[in-house]
Amino acid sequence: MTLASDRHHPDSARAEHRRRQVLEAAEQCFRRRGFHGASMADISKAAGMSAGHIYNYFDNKEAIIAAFVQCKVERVSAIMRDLDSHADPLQALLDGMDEYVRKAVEDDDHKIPLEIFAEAARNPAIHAMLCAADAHTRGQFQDIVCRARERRGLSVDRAVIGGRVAALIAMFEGLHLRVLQHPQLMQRGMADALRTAAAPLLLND
Amino acid sequence: MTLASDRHHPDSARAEHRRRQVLEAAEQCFRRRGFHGASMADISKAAGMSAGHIYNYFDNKEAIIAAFVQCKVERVSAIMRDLDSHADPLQALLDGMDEYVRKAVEDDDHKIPLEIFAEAARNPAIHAMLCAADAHTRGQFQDIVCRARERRGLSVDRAVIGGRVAALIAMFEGLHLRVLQHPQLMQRGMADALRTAAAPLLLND
Amino acid sequence: MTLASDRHHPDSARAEHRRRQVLEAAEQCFRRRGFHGASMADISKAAGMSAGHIYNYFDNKEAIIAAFVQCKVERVSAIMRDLDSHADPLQALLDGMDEYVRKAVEDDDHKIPLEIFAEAARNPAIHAMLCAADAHTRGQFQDIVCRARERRGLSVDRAVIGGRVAALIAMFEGLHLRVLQHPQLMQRGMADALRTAAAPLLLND
Amino acid sequence: MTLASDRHHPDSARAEHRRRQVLEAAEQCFRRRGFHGASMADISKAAGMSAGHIYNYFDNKEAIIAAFVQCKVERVSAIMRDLDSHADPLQALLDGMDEYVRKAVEDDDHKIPLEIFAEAARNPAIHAMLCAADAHTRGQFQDIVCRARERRGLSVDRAVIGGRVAALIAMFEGLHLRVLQHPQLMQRGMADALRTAAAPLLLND
DNA sequence: AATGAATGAGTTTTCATTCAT
DNA sequence: AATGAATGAAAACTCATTCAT
Repeated sequence: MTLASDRHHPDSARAEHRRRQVLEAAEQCFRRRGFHGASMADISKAAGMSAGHIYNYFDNKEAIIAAFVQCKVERVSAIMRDLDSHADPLQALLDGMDEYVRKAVEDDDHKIPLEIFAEAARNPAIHAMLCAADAHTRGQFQDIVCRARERRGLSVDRAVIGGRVAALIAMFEGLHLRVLQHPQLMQRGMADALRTAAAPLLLND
Repeated sequence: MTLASDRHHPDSARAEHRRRQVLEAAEQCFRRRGFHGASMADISKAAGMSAGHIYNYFDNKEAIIAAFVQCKVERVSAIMRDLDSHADPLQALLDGMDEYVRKAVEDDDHKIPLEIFAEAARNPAIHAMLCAADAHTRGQFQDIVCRARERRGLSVDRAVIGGRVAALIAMFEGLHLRVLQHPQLMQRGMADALRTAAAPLLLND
Repeated sequence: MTLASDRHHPDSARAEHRRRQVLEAAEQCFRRRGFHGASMADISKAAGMSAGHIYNYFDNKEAIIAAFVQCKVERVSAIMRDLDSHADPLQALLDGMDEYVRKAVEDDDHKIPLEIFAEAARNPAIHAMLCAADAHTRGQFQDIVCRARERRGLSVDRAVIGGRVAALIAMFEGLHLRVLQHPQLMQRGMADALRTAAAPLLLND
Repeated sequence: MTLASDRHHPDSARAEHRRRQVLEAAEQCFRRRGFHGASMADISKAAGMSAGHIYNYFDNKEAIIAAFVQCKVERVSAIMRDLDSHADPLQALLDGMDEYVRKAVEDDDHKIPLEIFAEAARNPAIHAMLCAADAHTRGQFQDIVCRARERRGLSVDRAVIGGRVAALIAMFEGLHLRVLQHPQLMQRGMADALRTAAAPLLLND
């Protein structure tokens, strides 16, 4: 809501639907051409709506990018909530490694995060969003890990666990870069290795 | 006439210097605005030469980006050669973790890799360069690890080591993304965690 | 709303009018400066619309040139249809010589064909258009001449008539070059001479 | 000489040789790309001399074009002198028709005249040169025809003969346009037709 | 005599954005 | 709510011309 242009449209359901339409169209274009390569004309065509009309829902192209990024970063929290729902999150994480790698490899979506990271590197607004989302996700992750370790009688020094969580996230996010640069990457070997690296981070005392 | 001796290096000496000038100017601009945000006018101003003149050294902007990326990816190989020069590369890697994290955090350069990755996601020429460089680096890294493990009497199954090397690189490259999103990242905790994760990848049988 | 009835011709009516506007503006500029000397800025100024907007109607400058040339070559067919409407086309042609010369001399348009010919010499797309139009016109002309000769009981060997038609066209087209280089050209003497040359081509057996 | 830049170079033989070098290089480039399409860089490369140096021999590109055109138009006079050397120029002209057509068809040079005509249509300096040359050539031609007709006892009214000469030139020059637009033009049929048209112009009373 | 580095004005083209309807 | 015509500022790139050497 705070990101919405409410110039002419209050939060009617119709307006919200239109905004989603634009963001979905934008996603296609961004995937194909990147944030800078996608033109408003491209997006409007994909959204089935005139270019001018988009400006009734978003102040400008930057606002579309911001809303799009916001949308994307919010999804990561869902992964954390899902992880939290397991009886033994640490084991679930290790067991889910194959599945995680498979998804990363098959997914064409790995380009979108790269685009977002690059944009964040020069656009302060996007950078702030990313940092806030990251802080939140990291907090969730750390809480999950701490609670699970407590249940196992392991130490829960916040500084130590904070570092380990950061390393785990680096590994997971780095996987996007691997898929990009290493197309023949073997899923099985990679998943095994990630488990080998993750296990001590989660389970060592 | 005073330059008579240099007259015989018409392409190599002065031109090469000019090309470097352009690439250094480009680096500043790319860091500030990204590949697409940086205009030829920006670059020419930073390079202290007219925009038109740059075209005497590079066919087009794309060629500047390509030369720039090439330059950057070549540096990674140097790191591998450095690593190879140690008596015990595995230990050196683990010991050097603090230094590596410190550099990554202090360096403003982490933006450049992000830009390169995003570009590679859309630009096939850049993608090819990145993949080639990655294959080479990975090969070097794997060779170093295998030889060091042999000396220690550890197993050297190529598939296993290949996966572990990939995981290590993911972790290292993921660090760029951490620094971006997690500005208060604590170097000490991160370095410890990376060591914790890397050690079994390098030393487990 | 007031234009509700026109709403249904979004491409055809207004757009077609705009295209014509551009082509007419282009004609002025082309006459003054030639295809290459006329800039898009010139054309846009003459057309009373921004340069950028022209690209909503034409893909690029080349497309403007192509459309312009197409427009010009189509007019020649009209001359043939007119000739065909006469009871005795051969006599009409000979009688019309004075009028033809007068038009060529008075017209400022003789520059346009020259520009087109020069362009066709380098631009394969334009060359193809010109050749196609020429083949068509020649065919029309030859048919007219053959039918008229048959009615007069003259021979109609296609090879012979084909050559004569080509020679007639050379003479007519060459007149553009005469007007250019020979400003004091006397219409009367020229028309008489053309008749003297054309008569045997049309009427000899 | 009047067209030469004598900024630094008097009429030394060396300078004249350099000028010719440039003009020959220019011819290649003009044939390939036209006057506007040929860049000074192209010409300098073809001439085997630096771009800057050309400016020691010609004031600017326009001067090169002017000198080049001058060179070309002067050659036409040579054809007239050749024609004049025949015992019976009128017959020689009719007999030479096949050869003339063959040359026009085979020659790649027909593009150069088109370029010159188009240039003359918008460049007053070139236009003046062309007109002057044309007046001269026409005068020569007319004199030749008149003398030959006198020898045959035919009338020599200047107005009549002037028109006929103009028509003949139109036909000959129009042939360049035919070759351009009518690639399958049959040499034999065309030559016969040209003779049929030319004969009465030369020989009728 | 000769080079080629260097410039700056000019070219075509793209695109976010606005606005009358 | 919706269109798409229209703009103007910028982009990448070219090229004739100059000038120090």
